[in-house]
Amino acid sequence: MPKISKAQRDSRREQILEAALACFSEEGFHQTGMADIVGRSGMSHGAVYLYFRGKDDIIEALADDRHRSEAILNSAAQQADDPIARLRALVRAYARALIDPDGEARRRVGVHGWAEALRNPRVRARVVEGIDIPRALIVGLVERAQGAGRLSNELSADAVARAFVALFQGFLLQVAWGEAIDVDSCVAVVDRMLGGLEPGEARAEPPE
Amino acid sequence: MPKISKAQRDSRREQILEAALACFSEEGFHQTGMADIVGRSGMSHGAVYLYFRGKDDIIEALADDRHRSEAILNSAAQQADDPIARLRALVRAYARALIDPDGEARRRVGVHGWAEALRNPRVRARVVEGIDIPRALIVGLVERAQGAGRLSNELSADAVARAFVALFQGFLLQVAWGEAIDVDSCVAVVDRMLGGLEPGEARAEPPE
Amino acid sequence: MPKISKAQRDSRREQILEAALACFSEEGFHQTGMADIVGRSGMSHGAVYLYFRGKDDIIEALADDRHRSEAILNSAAQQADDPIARLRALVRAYARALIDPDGEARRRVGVHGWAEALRNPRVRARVVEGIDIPRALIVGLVERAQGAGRLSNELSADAVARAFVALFQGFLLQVAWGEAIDVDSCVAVVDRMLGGLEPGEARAEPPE
Amino acid sequence: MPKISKAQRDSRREQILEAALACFSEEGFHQTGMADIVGRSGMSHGAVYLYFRGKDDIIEALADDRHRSEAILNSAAQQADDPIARLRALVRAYARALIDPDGEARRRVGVHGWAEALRNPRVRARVVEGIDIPRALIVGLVERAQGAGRLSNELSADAVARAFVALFQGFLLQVAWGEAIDVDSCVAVVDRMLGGLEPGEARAEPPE
DNA sequence: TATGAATGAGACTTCATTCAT
DNA sequence: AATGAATGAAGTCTCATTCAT
Repeated sequence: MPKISKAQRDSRREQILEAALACFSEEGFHQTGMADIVGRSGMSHGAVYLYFRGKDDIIEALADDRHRSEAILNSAAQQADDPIARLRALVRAYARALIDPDGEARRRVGVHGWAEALRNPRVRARVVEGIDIPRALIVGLVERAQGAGRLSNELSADAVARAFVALFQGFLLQVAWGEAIDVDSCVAVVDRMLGGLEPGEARAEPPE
Repeated sequence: MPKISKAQRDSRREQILEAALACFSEEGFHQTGMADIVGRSGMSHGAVYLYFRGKDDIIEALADDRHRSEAILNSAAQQADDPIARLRALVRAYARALIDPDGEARRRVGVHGWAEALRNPRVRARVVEGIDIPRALIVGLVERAQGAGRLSNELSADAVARAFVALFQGFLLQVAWGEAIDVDSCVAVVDRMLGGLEPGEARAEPPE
Repeated sequence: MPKISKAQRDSRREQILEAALACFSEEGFHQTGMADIVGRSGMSHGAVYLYFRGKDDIIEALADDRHRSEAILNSAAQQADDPIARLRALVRAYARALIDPDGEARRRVGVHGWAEALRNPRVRARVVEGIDIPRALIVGLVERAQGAGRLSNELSADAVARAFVALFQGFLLQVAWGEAIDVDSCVAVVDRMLGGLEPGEARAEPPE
Repeated sequence: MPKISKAQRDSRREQILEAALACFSEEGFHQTGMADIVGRSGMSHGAVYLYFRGKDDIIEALADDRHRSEAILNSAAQQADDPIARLRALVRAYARALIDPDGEARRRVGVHGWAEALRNPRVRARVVEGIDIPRALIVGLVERAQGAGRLSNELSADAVARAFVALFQGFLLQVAWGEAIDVDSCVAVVDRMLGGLEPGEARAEPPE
């Protein structure tokens, strides 16, 4: 029954999503009107509703960042089997994504998505899914590293993964705000932090 | 000439802000209506406008989180002059704030504020100010620690501070989402990460 | 029972009316808020309601321009019994009032009153009363002049009076708008026009 | 691309303007609510905003009375080249317009427009333009008549034009108020007044 | 499929008036 | 007599969505 091919349909959807991404990036989800998206997409009001159920549907589609997560993760995939090296590669992949000028709109929309995830369960599901991918990966790497005696067994693999995710999130936020960040210096810091997780006496004692 | 005292006035303002905090926490700034705030505050529609210029004014007032920043920082103040110990104390203070059940609404509104800061310059100024306070403090501590040979001189103090801020932000985000986080484990991880910043050979070499 | 003297009371009323006149002159009746009047009068909201029933009451008080009408008429009063001379004096009196800088606010409020008279019967009654005074006077003068053979008997005294009133009103409107009017030249024209009403062959035949 | 033709669009606009004219005529600009206009136009609330930017836009559209001015002027156009005859024809055309029952709402809105012109520059521009058309025409006729020795050279053409405009305005005001005016008698008076402007000794001396 | 005019609930804000003090 | 904080109805305008064409 479809009168246009799936390829055409996908192309139209993409056209709308691109327009929406630009709008949401500038004004957020709720300050962007459908009229803005319609105008920027070059389509008509009615047409948009042929490809999306409504505004919320578009928001959800853009909140789903698994593609980006996977792209970053893939760019960090390497033959090396060493879990620590994989972690370092992951840090570098995220750092590269952070400074990619083409990703600015996505980064900004990502932050809007974090807020939206607080109130919209469907958005939340998608956002969390996008984050669970790297987190699960990191948990696996950490556990392997611990098994190999390369990371302290005293640490919770989940907490380590969350700490790295937190670093990625916090840096992304700061970059999204346009703050002047020297990403290379930050990578160096994170590298050192990772080094601190290796087995052995903690060099400085935490306050009892 | 005022018919009510400053204390009464402040109390009314606080009453409105509390209502707004609860509403914004649940629905975000732009999905919360003035009617919601009015209803929850128990005041009349017009009365709110005696205390705030409009909805934006309320948003800005709540985006200004310097009080909270300062409260956390104060709770970490201690006689000890040791910069590393101060940093560890700071981490613990933020961790405590993170699990304070009374702070949930503020944390959630904080995340909404991050998104709003992307498009609203006035909100942005307030949000950034609230973050610059701890960041500047950390930069100072790091520089002192570096001067005392307690932290590697090869690291950028700004990058270290940003990394800690990123950790705080990322953990706050995850906690705001209600994720199951064992904060103590995370503190242990951060402690180790901090240890990794101490002088000496980085234990593991970063990939070429 | 009044706790303040009538003089004090009148002085307060006048204070309010002056403030209202200035406000109404600038923004019209309906774009002026009570807050504007209260602010300009230096009194409190509540106080204004001790002296006036409400905003409409103030509007009505200011729409009543009999005082001004009478002042102008008095300034044109003269012993001379000649009705034509009295008419000419009247024209001059209005012309003087037109260029009085102190009368600007009243002139502007007068125009607002014309519009308000279209919908507010109480305002209308007051505005019309203020105009009926000079009109009745002119009708009387015209009738006396006609009786004395000084003005054409073929003309309706009422129509002549209305024509003069129309001239005053139209010139007032143009002056209120701040148009560049040479009032002396206009007086000269009106003088000539008055001359045209004298008995005798109409110099030019109207188209049949 | 427009889904409705220009004619349809104009018809909708006209529909709104007609409703607004009726409302404004009864209650003035600022006492008429958009709901009144919407209700009377038979359209929906939102639809009105497809045709006008807002209430002010509607007010401005109705304040622009050049059409009416031109219609009156055209109805006074005649082959006769005689400037005095043209002036008399103009007077009659305005008189006819004054008693046209279909023009009542426009006359009333016209008076509201005079008041609004005092505070709203855009309205003012439109109102003044509508008046400048006949005034410029009259100035031209007067100058031609003076050149032909048909009107006294001692008179300012501008003042004469302003006097006639004032007469039209004042009579319009009185008619708008619903006063009992015998327009024919008034035309007779204005004819005589015009006669008084002809060259020759002013019949009566103005007071020294 | 595609269009864009139309809908109408609901958004934020103002303001004349009141009344406890 | 005087104050000014409080009220809440009413104001103008927006916007996600629909549906006749």
